[in-house]
Amino acid sequence: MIDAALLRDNLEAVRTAVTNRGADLSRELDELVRLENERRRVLPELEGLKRDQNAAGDEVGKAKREGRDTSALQEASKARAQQVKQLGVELEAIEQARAQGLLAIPNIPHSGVPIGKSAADNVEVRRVGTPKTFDFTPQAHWDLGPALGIIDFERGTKIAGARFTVLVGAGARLARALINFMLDLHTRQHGYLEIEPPFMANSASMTGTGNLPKFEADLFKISGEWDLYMIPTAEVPLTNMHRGEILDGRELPIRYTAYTPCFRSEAGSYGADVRGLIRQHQFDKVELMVFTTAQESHNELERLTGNAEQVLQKLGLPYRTMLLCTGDMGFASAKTYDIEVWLPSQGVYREISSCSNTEAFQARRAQIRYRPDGTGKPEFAHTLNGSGLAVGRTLIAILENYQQADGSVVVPEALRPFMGGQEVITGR
RNA sequence: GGAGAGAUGGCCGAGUGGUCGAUGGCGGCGGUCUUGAAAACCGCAGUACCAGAAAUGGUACCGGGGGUUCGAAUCCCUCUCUCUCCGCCA
Repeated sequence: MIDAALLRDNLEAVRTAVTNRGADLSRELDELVRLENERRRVLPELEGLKRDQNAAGDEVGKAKREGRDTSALQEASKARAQQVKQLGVELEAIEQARAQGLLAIPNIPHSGVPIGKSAADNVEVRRVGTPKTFDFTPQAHWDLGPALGIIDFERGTKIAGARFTVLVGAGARLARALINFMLDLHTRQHGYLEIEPPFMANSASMTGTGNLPKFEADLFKISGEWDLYMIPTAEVPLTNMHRGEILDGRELPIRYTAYTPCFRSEAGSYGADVRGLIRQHQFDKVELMVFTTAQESHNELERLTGNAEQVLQKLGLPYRTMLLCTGDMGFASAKTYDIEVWLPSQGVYREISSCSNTEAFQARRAQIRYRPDGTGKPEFAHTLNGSGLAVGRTLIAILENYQQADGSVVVPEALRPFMGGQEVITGR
């Protein structure tokens, strides 16, 4: 949620930001400004009435104690009580519309973010590792995996439906090894605290991160009398760890990491991008999450992105890091780096991590604050999140980058301790 | 799933219709005393919104929502959560 004061004091900045994102919300913004003015007309009037009402109530109390007759006083108050009630209803309607309107406005992009319309306008900030050249035609993971008997697409579909997959044998173990490898790296070397959160979250949590109300269609909702959704990312439970809390500024930054499965319905997506393990309804991810101060948050974004990149470096996978333009960023983000891993079968870099600084956007929605130095006025925290990394896509990248002419796959050295020393994955 | 008991400020815990935003204790901050510390004593301390340049003033908040009343932490309804016992289960 953006700061309502910004709407009042610098409407044009908000308009520009929204336009740069490629969204047309001018009507919504006009309506919000109107509601804001309405609110500030009605609120003082109502508060004045309540003040009189409180004074009158005290008067009655005093009169009663002195044994005087109070019926005249009470008659007058009765009429005003009606007025208060009516005006209260009016204000309630205004505030509700205002709150809803605010929730629909995306975050303001950071000044360092390039203005652009689509992924084509993203800026490459660095490229690490050299794509390996093969003396044979590298296969895609959707051919390699089934041939090795470690990915079973058909049975995933039988059990659950399209875009569900079964990992088998070394495939399942590889996923587990990757999870352990990533968690160990982030907890032991990068200073994150490991968390195992619920894999479902309620609507208050989903609203806090910005998944609700706007993106309900992307979520799996539990049916029946449950206010529960499957989490689309560990960002949801991790951010909501401190929802409604006032943190001690001296304890910042707080850094969490968690492995969770992620569930996304993504009703809208289709096409060549979704083949194989690339886009699934359920996938594993190790997430990185930071709570910090406004002063430090952009430094933390660089750090967090670097932590995610470390995974690829240690696995020896070539990648590039992209700074997303205004038109390609997520709703809640002020600045985002995407990390893209090299996939030789397609000859492209493919997103494997997204690292975002949402600044105070989520904190404002979720009421996450801190007192600098432990005392004084609470300020909104800044929250950051990033994948460190998406496990399924990392598994794909390993299969494709480490494949050999005979269809076997070499296990990256860093992963072997997590694979019981196994060096090569061969067919059964 | 069944029965019962609860939910009050950072924490503990009073308060059952009228100066209660809320007694008291602990913890926190500032001070007195002390060479320093402790103890003791004194004082200050919640959050949000509105008006204001500010000082300050106002309104709301005693788990959430609704109701009764001139007036609700206190009475009524409802929801959520916690605890105890039973049942069921990993």
